[in-house]
Amino acid sequence: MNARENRKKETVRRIIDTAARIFAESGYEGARVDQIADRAGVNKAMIYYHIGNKKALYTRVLHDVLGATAARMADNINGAVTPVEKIRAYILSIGQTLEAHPHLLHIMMRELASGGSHLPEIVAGDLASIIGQISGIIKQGHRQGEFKDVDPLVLHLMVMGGISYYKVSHPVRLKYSALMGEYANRKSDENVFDLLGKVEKIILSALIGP
Amino acid sequence: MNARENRKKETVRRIIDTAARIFAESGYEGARVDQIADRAGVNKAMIYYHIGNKKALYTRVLHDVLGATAARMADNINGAVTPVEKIRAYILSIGQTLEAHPHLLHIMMRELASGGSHLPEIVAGDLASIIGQISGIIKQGHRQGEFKDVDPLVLHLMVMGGISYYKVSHPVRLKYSALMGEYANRKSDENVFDLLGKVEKIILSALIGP
Amino acid sequence: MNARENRKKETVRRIIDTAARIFAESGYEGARVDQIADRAGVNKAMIYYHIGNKKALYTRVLHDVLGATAARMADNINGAVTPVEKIRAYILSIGQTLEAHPHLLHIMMRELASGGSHLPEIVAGDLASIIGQISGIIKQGHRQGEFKDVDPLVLHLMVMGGISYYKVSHPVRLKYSALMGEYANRKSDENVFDLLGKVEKIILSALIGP
Amino acid sequence: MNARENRKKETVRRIIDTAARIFAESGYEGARVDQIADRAGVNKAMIYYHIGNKKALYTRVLHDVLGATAARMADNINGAVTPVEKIRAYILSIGQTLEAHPHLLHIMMRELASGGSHLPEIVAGDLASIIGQISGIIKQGHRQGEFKDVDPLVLHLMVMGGISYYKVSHPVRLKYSALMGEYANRKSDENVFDLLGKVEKIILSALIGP
DNA sequence: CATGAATGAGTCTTCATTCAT
DNA sequence: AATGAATGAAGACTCATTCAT
Repeated sequence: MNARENRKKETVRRIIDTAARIFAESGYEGARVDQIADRAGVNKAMIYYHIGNKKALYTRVLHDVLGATAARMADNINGAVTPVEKIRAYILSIGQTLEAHPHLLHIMMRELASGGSHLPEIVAGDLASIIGQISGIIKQGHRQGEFKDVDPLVLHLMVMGGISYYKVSHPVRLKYSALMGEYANRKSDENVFDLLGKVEKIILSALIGP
Repeated sequence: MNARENRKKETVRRIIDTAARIFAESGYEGARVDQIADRAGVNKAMIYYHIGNKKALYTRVLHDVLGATAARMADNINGAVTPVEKIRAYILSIGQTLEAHPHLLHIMMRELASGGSHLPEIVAGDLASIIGQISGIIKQGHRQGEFKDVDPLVLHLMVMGGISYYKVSHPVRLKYSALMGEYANRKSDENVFDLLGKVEKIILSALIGP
Repeated sequence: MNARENRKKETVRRIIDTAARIFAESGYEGARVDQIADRAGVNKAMIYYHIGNKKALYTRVLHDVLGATAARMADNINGAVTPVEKIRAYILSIGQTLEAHPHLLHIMMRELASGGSHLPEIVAGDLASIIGQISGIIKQGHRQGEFKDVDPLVLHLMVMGGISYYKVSHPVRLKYSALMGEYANRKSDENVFDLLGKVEKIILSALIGP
Repeated sequence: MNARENRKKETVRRIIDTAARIFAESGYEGARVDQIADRAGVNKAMIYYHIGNKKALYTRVLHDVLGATAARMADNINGAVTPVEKIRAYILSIGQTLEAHPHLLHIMMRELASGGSHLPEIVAGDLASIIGQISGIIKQGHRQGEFKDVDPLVLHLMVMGGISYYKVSHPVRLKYSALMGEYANRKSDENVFDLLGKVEKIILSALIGP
């Protein structure tokens, strides 16, 4: 019946997942289509048959996750009532994505570092939607007298950049643990939500203070 | 004699500078030796003659640019007295460094994204020293009853990550300005100290609040 | 039963016809099995099931299209009486054949260009018979004092080559009509018999002149 | 000094010559860049270094010859005085090209057969220039009362098509010499100018007759 | 020191063909 | 008979690196 459909979905899933890992490890230019096919255990031509080409594969990897993130974030935020709850929902949504898709961070960092040279437009749209949402929360909170007037883009990029740098710096800190002392390995490195709690605290302090 | 040596130094300098720019733009894998030679205005074989190979060129670029960076940071921070002034000095020195070495950000971001595989140990030491200093500032402020108890590593990485993401996202935001709306191009993109002011405000609010 | 056989025949017919068109357009190497299947509206595997492989498909196309061609030519020519009438019949029958099998020209031209490597012997026999006939006409006309002594092979190949080049050059002339000026598109391109009239005039002038 | 230049010219010459032969044998699609490089005895990358890509190589092969032909034809024709002499110069120019570049014919035949799908515009310009020249001769001859009113395009294509088919059919006629009888192998097959003489005779008869 | 030609090992992509259902 | 997924062997093109002058 749909044994064929299942086989197809399974193949595509394996391709996308493997691609995410390899794009994260090596970047767009460094990733080899051959290697993705090998590690995914599929014939290289299948990537072209099912997805199209390397660029389309990259787009698919990013958009699958970021599109879903933007949508889920909208849901979470709409489910919350007060501005503070909405901020928590925003940070939670980011946390959920990072937990489920640990490779995304690396890919996005490289993407930013190269000036978005491989960033597909549809993914830029996903990012814009996320920025729009945090901006909406802050503006509303400000109108209601609960939040200070904080630049939403700076705040969002501090959240994303902070989390990214924290997670991504972990192997570096471990490698040089002699130099890093108490900062080499910590609870927040294992448990994302511990990290998110700290970020949330900083953010809310910055938004709410006198 | 000296003229010849000067010519050599000049050639090497042009190679390194151009390589820094191109590695920042395109990453290690994306950079083309041909392109570096062309833009540096030297024959490609000269790169191999003077430096060795692509990897050696990359190492050289990193080392040159990161070696000069760390020292300056400690100086500025130690010149301040109160905890709040020290926080300001800390943020200011980050800004100065980024102003002086605009390509550092991109290269460091990629390095982190790839797990710091190429990062020399000296530079790891510089990073540890910076973290130690911000940590000292916060702990002192906390003891003096001026600061809340905030995780210094998280805070530092939010500052670095936020600034990095902000600066580095600028071309992406510009490229997709239709999607980004009011966030495409802003005052803080031209003037680093405007950005630093916003970051400082967020950080101090988070540290000082009730 | 018969319905199933009909369906099969219909499928095979569609494959052959489409293949003829595409081989004519693109040549053997340029033709894509995928494209043939798509345009024929059949599944690609059906081509392999019914026919075998790409080479067998090509052979089948050639054989089908050339088998029917030769016979008709002899008939028409033998129905005429005087040498001049026979020349006219000869040229007319070439025209009729080209009208009926528009793809023949392209396939034959390529075959000739590649040294006739795929040309089946039967077809070579057909070609020889045609040359024999035009030769007979000219020799007879010469004996009767009506025609000059002209090399029949050269004349025949000028007729065939002229008509082929003319018809086949039409799309090229159209494509570059800016360069071709008045020669891009003309009456003889739409109406084969207009072209045949001009050829006939040239041929008869050459045969009859003083 | 210009040992390097010589080496370069020699390499390029070998590439172009080999490419001409292989494009003639196998057509544009059938030709393999690897094979061209191998048979030319150069590294494959040299083709891309010196010429650009497969298409540029094809263009170069055709335009080198046809551009020179159009130019030489103009010279030859200008050197002749009467219309009849100009026709002879036109046919002679074609003969010279075919003698010097025996592969051109096959390439052009395939090109026409595929509707000019790979024909570079600059080469179409060369062809247009040739047609313009024969057209000029006939029109002038007609004005001077020496020539009949013959369609120049038909005439030119009969000349080119006739010569092409004649030369190109030679291997086919040889292969089936049993069927072809006296037409299998003849003096005009060895000596182009014998063939040209016959063509010229037919053409002039057609132009001059009553 | 400097140059431009040369090299060989990839890299992405395509395509004829086969397999499982 | 029919379909869509799968395969492996090329094919065009690139790029870090080296050589000859």
